[in-house]
Amino acid sequence: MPHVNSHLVKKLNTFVQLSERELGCLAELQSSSLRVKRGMDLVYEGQTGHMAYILQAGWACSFKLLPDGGRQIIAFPVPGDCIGLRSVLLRTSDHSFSALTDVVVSGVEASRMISIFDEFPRLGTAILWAASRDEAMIVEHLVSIGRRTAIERTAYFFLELYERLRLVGLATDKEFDCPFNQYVLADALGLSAIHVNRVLRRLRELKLMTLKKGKVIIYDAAALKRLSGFQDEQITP
Amino acid sequence: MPHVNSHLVKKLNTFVQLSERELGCLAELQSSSLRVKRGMDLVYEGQTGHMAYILQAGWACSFKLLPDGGRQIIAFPVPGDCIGLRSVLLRTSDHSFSALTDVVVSGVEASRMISIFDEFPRLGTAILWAASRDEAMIVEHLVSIGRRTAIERTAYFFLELYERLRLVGLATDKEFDCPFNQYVLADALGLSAIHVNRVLRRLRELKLMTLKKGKVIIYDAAALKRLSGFQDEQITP
DNA sequence: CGACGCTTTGACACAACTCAACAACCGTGG
DNA sequence: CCACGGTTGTTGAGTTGTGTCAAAGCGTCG
Repeated sequence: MPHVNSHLVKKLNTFVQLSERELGCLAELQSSSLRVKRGMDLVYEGQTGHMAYILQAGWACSFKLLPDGGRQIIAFPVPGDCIGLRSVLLRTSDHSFSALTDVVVSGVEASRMISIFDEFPRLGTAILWAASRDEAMIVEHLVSIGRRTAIERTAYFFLELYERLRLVGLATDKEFDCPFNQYVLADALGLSAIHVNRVLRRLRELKLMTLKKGKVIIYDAAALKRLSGFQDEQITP
Repeated sequence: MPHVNSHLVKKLNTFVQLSERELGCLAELQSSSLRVKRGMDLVYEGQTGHMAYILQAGWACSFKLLPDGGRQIIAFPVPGDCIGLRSVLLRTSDHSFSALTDVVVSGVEASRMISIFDEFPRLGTAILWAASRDEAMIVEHLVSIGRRTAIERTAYFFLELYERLRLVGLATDKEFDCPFNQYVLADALGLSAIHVNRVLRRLRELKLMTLKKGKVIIYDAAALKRLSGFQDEQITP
């Protein structure tokens, strides 16, 4: 992959115009590449190895496990997103990351990550901006689970994913790949897998969207937005 | 208030030993003080005034409103916590802050906030560390709402508050102030106010804890932890 | 072909919500 | 001082959304 055009560069460039030197730094950060097989954990809760990763390709999720064996998925990073940034400062990871498909990541030493804030303050700010966006998405997820019904929350979830993927050019007009099974969706949406199935059937019957064989097709984005209370946000860089 | 001993200083000092100059900077940040009446909004969603606040005294909450009038409370900052830090970078606030009691805050210009990362990198890192902790709490809140029952989640909520307040010296052995009514708790826990009432009754009947007249009394912390799956975290600075 | 992972469906149980009413507790003003 | 309205807390009855259990259908892959 030509890393000067990586997803990460594309993302950060929307925040500040990056200089040659800053681009060089990003290229260096992404110089290593590590393959992770589907189902493997990149980071596990409580781990203290001081490493962050940049997702280059594939699908992953961050989650926490409960004592009773339950799982809550926090977020699904897309290519260009940072994984485990928070644990760089907390020193011990507070949640786990797992690869949902085969995945390619670039590892970044925690110390290197911190030194960037000294060496390339503008780049550091851009990274913080991206982290702030990620946090805002987690907050929105919290709102969904706390105050939206199963169908609203599901519709909202897919709309958000749709927007995110379009921004990095991974969704066409009405369609995108989404290799999540209903158990994964359930753990993300705070529902049971069986109820996810019922909700998806409902959305299909209403002719709003379908999820089939790892592909989402949006039939009626406007109606989905009405249903879920989704509003296009003004992303002001 | 002697700001060299502010809650903020106490908190950040647990992460790095602060120098004289850094303490001076924190004192400067907290030099202004603004009173906000109970029920007033400090920040509202969509606002673009580039200001962050440091909570000095009183209780507040951050929340998002839904189109249907519902509300989801994200977090309850305690004295020493930053308010609206994220909106400094996103430029437009993605959620609102409201004062639950009369409140005292110190305002910090966004530009000043950003300049700290240049001038006092260690202090900047400490602030990021605190922000990471806040984010970890939001994640835990998400897990609670997504995967814990009403009573587990309520127990967890009060245990976490208990720990946080003890860290800044605002809780005695078994007791602490908590001026939340059941509507506020409901919006935080993703429940209806009536159900909160029933859950609190249950916790009272089980002789685990009570909430009465703005005061929480913990009768059996161990049993609460067992019930909610709460585990004392190793906060490794 | 069988085994496995995933989806789909139905019947039933239960957690949490809604509505409605009432009780307790304020602070305020007559 | 008491009467008052407003806010908050409490309780019951009935409804609904979502979870649980069980079983069958489908594809894919070895």
